[in-house]
Amino acid sequence: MAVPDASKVRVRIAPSPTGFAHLGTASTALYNVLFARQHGGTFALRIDDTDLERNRPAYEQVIYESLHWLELDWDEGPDMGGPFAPYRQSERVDTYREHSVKLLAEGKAYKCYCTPEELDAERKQAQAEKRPYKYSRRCLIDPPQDRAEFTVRFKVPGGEIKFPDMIRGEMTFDAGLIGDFIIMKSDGFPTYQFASPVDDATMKISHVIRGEEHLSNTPYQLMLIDALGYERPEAYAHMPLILAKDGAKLSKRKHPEANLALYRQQGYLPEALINYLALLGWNPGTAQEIFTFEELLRVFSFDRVQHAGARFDWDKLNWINGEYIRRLDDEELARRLQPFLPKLEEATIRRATPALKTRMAKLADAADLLEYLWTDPPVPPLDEEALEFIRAAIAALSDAQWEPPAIHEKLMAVVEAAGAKPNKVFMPIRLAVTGKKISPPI
RNA sequence: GGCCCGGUCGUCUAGUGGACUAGGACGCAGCCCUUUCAAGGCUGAUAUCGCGGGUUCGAAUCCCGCCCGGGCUACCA
Repeated sequence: MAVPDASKVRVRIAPSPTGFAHLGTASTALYNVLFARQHGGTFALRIDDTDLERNRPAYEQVIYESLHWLELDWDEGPDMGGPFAPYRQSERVDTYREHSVKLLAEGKAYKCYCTPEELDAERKQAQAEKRPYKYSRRCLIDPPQDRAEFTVRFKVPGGEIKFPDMIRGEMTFDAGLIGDFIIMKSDGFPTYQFASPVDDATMKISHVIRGEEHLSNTPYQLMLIDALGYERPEAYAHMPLILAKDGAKLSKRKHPEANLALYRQQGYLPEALINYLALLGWNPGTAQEIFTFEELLRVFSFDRVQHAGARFDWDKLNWINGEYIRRLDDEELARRLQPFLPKLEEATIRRATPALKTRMAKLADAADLLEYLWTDPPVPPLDEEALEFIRAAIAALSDAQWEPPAIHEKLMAVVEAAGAKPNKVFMPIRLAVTGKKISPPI
């Protein structure tokens, strides 16, 4: 898709601080950053906090932390300001009010005094009669005189709404099917459907890159932008959704893997998560699967983005993470391992690192692998033969020099004397020493 | 219910009418290497391309119908 004026590229993400930072937010942020950097544009972070009930300021902080951890940094945002500040919707309420007053004055919107119960009844009736529901326009036609509390509804002009989507091509919606919808709630706050396009327009957003769940919201927002006399964004891009293993949309309640903080806690490398996210829903058309951010910048394009939702897969993520861990040099890996091994000294970690390297899918695995260094492993069930080997090993090592080559030599002598396969001898020893079948070399 | 977006191995995907006996990756199985495991190397199994009709000499690829999944249709975002 051509970008007419590259220098004017402005994109944004607009997460809501209503819970932990969501995996989907990272994914959307990644595609926005990629697009912005490819075109020398600007990436803004906007906080959509118009839902008074569910917002928590602490969650805003969590979003910042997760995004910074992934190095998905923004150029403008609530924490750093910018030419279109403020970037928190709760601080832009005056702007929305002015815009709704304008629409009201021009007869493009009207006050609605219906109660939620009345609206509910209308909707249920339509459903019972099996006809598509649209608001009846009762308050436009015959507004009640005895009520004070109201919402503001947009008078949907209808007609055909077309817009370009960089992933799906030219989209067309019939606005005749859309009923008059609420743009200002009775608490004086805007709905998402209103705040979002007003912000996009006033912040001069050129390309709206977001999740597919917003595809059918686009005509609503475009009608509003038109009605307000603003210029429309040049294009949209609706990314395929990230699905849970069961095929449902990733939800904060049901799917722990939606929680970005989890990946950091478990020791996924941010660059590996980015890599995995890039591959979920997009592919370069070549066999390459491991990409640095710079490489992504070079090869990413929206025309190779998948149209169908993609299921999240731990196995693949673990593999990619392992690839990244193995590519780290020992020094760097040891440094990153430290927070995961609080019980061990730096020098010990450094010594263990090479053996750990090929055995970890994520950094938190290191603690399991080395647990025997600070807690005694449970006594494994061993048969008489195995115990015999262990006794022999103890005897052999009693006068050994405590260095790997010497130890190895002594143990091999035991193997030899027993006339058994190395595995027969080493496995019991491993179990006795580490309590695990998988461990660094003895 | 209406509108919209989708549907290729278990999963992520390649594929845009003939080179497809449908390719790769993860996962899985086996072998090799190895003091175990892991890593690495090699080999292998797994897809009637959602279903049914067309069009065509030829269809995963084009057309129609259906089915299934998801999204929107909220004073959530």
